[in-house]
Amino acid sequence: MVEFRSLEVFYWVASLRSFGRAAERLYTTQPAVSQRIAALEEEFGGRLLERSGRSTVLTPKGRLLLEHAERLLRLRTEMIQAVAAPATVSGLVRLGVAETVVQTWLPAFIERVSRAHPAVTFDIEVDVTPRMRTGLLRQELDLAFLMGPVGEPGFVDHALPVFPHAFGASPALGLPEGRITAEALARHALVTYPRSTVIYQQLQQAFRDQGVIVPRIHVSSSIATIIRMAVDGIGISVLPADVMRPELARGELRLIDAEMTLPPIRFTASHRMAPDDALVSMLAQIAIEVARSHAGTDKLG
Amino acid sequence: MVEFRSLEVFYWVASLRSFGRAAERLYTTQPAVSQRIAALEEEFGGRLLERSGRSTVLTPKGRLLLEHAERLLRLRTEMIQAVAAPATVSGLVRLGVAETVVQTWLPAFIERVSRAHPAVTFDIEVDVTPRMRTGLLRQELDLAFLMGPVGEPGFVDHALPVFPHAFGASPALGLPEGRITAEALARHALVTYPRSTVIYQQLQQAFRDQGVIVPRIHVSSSIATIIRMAVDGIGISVLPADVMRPELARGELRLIDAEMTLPPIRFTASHRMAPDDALVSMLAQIAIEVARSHAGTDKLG
DNA sequence: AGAGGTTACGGGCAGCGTAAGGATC
DNA sequence: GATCCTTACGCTGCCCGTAACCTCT
Repeated sequence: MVEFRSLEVFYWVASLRSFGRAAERLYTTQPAVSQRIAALEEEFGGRLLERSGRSTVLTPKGRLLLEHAERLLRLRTEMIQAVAAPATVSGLVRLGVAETVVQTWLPAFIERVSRAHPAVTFDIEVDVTPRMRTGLLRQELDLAFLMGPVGEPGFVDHALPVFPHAFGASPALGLPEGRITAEALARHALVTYPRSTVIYQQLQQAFRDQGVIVPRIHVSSSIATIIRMAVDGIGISVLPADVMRPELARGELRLIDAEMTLPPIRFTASHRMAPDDALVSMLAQIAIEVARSHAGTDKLG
Repeated sequence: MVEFRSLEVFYWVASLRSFGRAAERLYTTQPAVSQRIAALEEEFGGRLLERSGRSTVLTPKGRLLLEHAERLLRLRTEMIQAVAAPATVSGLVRLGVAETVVQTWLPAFIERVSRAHPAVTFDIEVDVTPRMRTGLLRQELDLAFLMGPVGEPGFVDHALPVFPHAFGASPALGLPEGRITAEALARHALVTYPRSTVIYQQLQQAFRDQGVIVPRIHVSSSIATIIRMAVDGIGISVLPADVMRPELARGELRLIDAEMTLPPIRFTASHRMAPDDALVSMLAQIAIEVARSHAGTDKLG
């Protein structure tokens, strides 16, 4: 009698233009998808999708149905969000996270979600932005906190509060108080994120812009390692101040008032636009709130 | 995962304030209804209905859900109407019909529905208006073509074209040509609908209003019998002209140009307001069209 | 005690997954 | 011949109906 499940299957087949990919997305098999579409076509008395060899494309009737299906799925999601007790919200979310986020507000995020929605579980991958982007596109990730928008049709990017960059140096380096010029900075090695990141690029560019020879730059995908290297005096860390908090507090690092500034790091919470998934957009919303309150209250003292 | 069926069950329990009556309405059993409501309450993590002895009443969460459920069910109905091929529309409709309708446009209605929606079947009861009204209220009828609006909350009344009354007399009565006064009319017996109908009442009233003694009035619930009596010269039939067509055409009856006029008969197509039932409101729409075109084209020649 | 809802339990069937079978490039 | 979808088929699990039980008035 036309159930939600069928509309959901139809929606994904229409969106992904493929029975097989829809099956993957829905964690089911191609025959199951075939069967549901066949049943829908029986129900509505006509073809909804034209399967001509390679491409699967909507018929006029299919386009008409898609409009209705999207609306119904969206309203069901709204209904669940409106009526369901938070504790009953459940699901496994495959989450991709940049390490900066891991080191800042991710614990607060996980904690808040676990408290509000105990039935939600996570499969967390810490990774670099390009790989997360691919993961989202391939539907191996449901949600990612990554740098910059994904900017693909069919995806939603929620801007998160920016992280300003800071330079952290061990007191052992003996840098003078007060504003430090680019030249003075460049006498030391720098330690920062991997070469594949925009931050690395921006850092190089900033020195070039100042007409200063670019210093040695060590990189690591592990923030803990970057910080450790800075503490050990191997170089000056270029990171959001937030992630250096404990070391700053303990006096193992101090912030440098550098002349040069770098653009802040912009993260987004990104996920596929899916009218049938209440959970992911809800989590994105929570992430925005958590990150915002982190940015607001968790300033350095 | 919250399916339409559950929302439908919930809607009817909420509307009828009873698990048992909802079960009846949905052609299922009370335990089945109980189970679905229990599952919904599990799903949404809280009570939706308060069962306190006699009365079943919505909780705040239940009221919230009801709004969403009604909207979703309505949109599903719209979707089915928009997308479904007419031939796939199916169902059994328990239809109550006034005899006047049987004698006029019901065949055209049935014919048109059968042609457009071959999978729809009817259970037709020809009956008088008060009994049909009760039938609708008791949910023993899904749709009725009866006199005057039902006028109950939760019901929809679609006005149908009016039937003007006419007086039909056998030529054997020897009534003069031209306008006939009430007195002249009252010299003959009249034959019309049963005493329980408003028509009978209006007929009596009309004579009283003219200050004329009320003639003998024969009544019958069978229009065929009324006509037969008029043809046989037993009296003058008081009926919509439409139902006397064949006899008028054959010259067995002729229309009297009577001085007195009677209010026309007003029919409505009435049914329960149900957001989950596309079929009945669709049929009501067809009835309006058929009746209208009957009134428009099927005039006497 | 009776009306109305819940709990218990057995059976039927829808819908899934596996596996084999077309069709189209 | 490779890629996609369909068809065939056995099986599981959901949901329904029957029946017994509980709980209010």
